[in-house]
Amino acid sequence: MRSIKLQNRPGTGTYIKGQERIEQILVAAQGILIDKGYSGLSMRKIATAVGITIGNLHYYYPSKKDLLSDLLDHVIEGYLLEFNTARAEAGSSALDQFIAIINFIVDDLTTHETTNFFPELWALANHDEQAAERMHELYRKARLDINDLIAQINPTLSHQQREEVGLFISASLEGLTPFIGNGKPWNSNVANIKRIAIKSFVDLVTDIRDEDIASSKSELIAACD
Amino acid sequence: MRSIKLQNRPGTGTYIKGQERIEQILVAAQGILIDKGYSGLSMRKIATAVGITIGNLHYYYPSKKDLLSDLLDHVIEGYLLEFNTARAEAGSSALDQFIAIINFIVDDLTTHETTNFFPELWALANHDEQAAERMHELYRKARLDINDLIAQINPTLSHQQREEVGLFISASLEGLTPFIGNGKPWNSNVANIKRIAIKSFVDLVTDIRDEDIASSKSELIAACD
DNA sequence: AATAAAATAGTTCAATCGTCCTATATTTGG
DNA sequence: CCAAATATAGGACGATTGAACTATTTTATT
Repeated sequence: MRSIKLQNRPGTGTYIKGQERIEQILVAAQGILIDKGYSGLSMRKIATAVGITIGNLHYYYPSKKDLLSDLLDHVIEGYLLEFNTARAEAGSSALDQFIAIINFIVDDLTTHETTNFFPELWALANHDEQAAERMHELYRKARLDINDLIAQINPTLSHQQREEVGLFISASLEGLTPFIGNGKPWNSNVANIKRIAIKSFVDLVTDIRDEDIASSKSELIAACD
Repeated sequence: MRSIKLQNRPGTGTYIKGQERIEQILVAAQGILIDKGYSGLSMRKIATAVGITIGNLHYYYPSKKDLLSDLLDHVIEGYLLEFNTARAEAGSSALDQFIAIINFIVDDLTTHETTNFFPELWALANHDEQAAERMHELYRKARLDINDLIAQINPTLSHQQREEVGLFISASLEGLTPFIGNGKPWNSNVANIKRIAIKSFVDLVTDIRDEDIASSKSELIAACD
């Protein structure tokens, strides 16, 4: 059972009933956000989904902004928990763990929840500074493991280069969501595309050298702009 | 000047004034969608931005759904036009053209408009079937060039494998948007990440063989799940 | 059991939403 | 230039929104 860290109105959620109600509210809100999008997420719909009145919902979350803040924390915390579990269950060698993480991410983004939640988060991050911070904090934490494994697989990379490679891999995987995600046109090709991703990223991390990114060659490639 | 293909109320847009007005409406709607997101896009805001009344806006677009449909067509058509222009200006060899396309896409997604529009489109596609169709139609057309170049660079790939590699590359590039896009934390690293992308994708297309994706090896990798 | 805190219900408010209708002004083609 | 088509303005409709307020019920603690 996950502990709930609250940012809502002080005093609420102290009774057991209140804690459960907050959990219900956040779960319901997540469901509506996933199914209807942020434009379809209203306080009334959340209250109705939970089976409480608007007055009661407003007692826990005085404003929609407060609710969204807690909702993002709630969902993101869940993903980080999942991610750490998957990391613990990975193989022994760094390469095996690296492949295991790719497998986990791809499998996860084909889930109905992930396929629908993250595009909402990306869009939200463009118009809500708080959402943007939460999103980038999530990905920063998720990249920690990836960057660590990259360092083990290829120790020649500098800190910055490793971070940039890690970001590229993480972002590339996320980009698959609108295409191979749940209900998407390429969902049936997910097994093949996963193999392509693994081969591509393993080769990248294994083979890449400083010269591939460093400024020495950069002028050559920059000429292509 | 781009010709406007209308799906709005029949009879409207026949006068010059009407055509210009429709263009104004779509431009204004795109701007609001980019700045405020779909939840902040309303008929009144569009009318106000254009400087007309709601009644007049409703004369051109009887429903918000109609307007969104035309808006998506308008924006997507613009991107396809840009894409074809960039393709025409590319180098001679298949590899040069391939790199040029990657350069173009990365440069484009760091634009304020693209960084903000596409996440909205991805989210919209999860809740609006029509938006989903338009989105996938856009990407399908955008992948035509990529797939063609992949076939030239690596003729050993089967049709399906080529399509899957093309999708992987295209989706991976799109995934960079929320991270290296306009105003994003990694926007200053876009030059380095572009080099990583080019090296990664060039190596992938050049080196990948049937055995890397085919079912023979699939059982081995599938064991990692 | 009493009491203070927490939880819930129910209502109201102003603002905004998409949509619709009618009257007037403008533009274009014959 | 005139008539028909098109464009525009302005208002009104019901529905929904986030938010606020008060009264009542439930819970936990002493």
